[in-house]
Amino acid sequence: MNIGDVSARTGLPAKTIRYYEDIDLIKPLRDDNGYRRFRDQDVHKLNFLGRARALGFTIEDCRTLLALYEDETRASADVKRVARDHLAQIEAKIADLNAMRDTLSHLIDACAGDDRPDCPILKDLGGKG
Amino acid sequence: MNIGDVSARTGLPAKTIRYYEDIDLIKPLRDDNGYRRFRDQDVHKLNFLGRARALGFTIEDCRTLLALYEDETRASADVKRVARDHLAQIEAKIADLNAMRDTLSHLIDACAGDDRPDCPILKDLGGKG
DNA sequence: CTTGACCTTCCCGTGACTGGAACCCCCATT
DNA sequence: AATGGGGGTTCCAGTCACGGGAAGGTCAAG
Repeated sequence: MNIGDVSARTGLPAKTIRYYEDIDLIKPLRDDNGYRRFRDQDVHKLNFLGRARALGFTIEDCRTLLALYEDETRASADVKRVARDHLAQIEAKIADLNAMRDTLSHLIDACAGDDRPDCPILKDLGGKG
Repeated sequence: MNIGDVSARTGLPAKTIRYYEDIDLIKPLRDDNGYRRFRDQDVHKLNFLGRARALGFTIEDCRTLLALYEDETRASADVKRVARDHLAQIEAKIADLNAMRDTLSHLIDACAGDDRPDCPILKDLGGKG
């Protein structure tokens, strides 16, 4: 399979697939003409990576998870730790964003949004002054 | 005031302040020795920027907001539109993160987290296979 | 006169790609 | 044989909002 087929199958852009090879996440073979030749295992890994990335894992997490995936003697505790750490990051980010949303939506509610210059949003950003 | 004092007052790293000058958000004066000299208005702008950035506005949004802030004839509708667009982005991001969190926490709950290799997290990432 | 805390500019690195240029390969049609 | 089009390849630059660190100028204190 060439990169275009793999891209269609995995939903990953060809650019991304090349990038993943570049950083040694996958190691497709090469045809004589220099084209990458992907085996089923490569496609499988790419699907794995796509799902992990969709869950927000960093590339380095993905590398770790992929190694665990391929290691038949892994301990599920190691996987769980990676996932829990990541979950904590996500929850922290959600908390930050919720705080922003609350502040912002209050300000927006307070703003008339008409053609007059008076604006509580700018007032707040300017330091109530 | 030199950059160190301004940094202490605004809570912004000196690097950030220099960067903001670089991209023309602020225009401090210069002393004969080449040191930046900050006026009260510069500090005020930096505080504005710090608060806007803390609410997650992009630098370009900040540029827009600052221009509106300085324009006495602005319409509050323009400010409100910027804020509402940004709020929408935040809410989209929150929705994404919530979905990730839900999926992840289910997987984590299902994972024994012991020394055995069997792991629903990897099973899911690998495509249930 | 030296120390040490400031300040300056400049360049590289971050994460995870994306866009684009310049070029090669292969098949089909004119 | 030439051409066209749709693959593929590499490499370089850009994204966003800075942060790290080098190399060097400036200034007040001891």
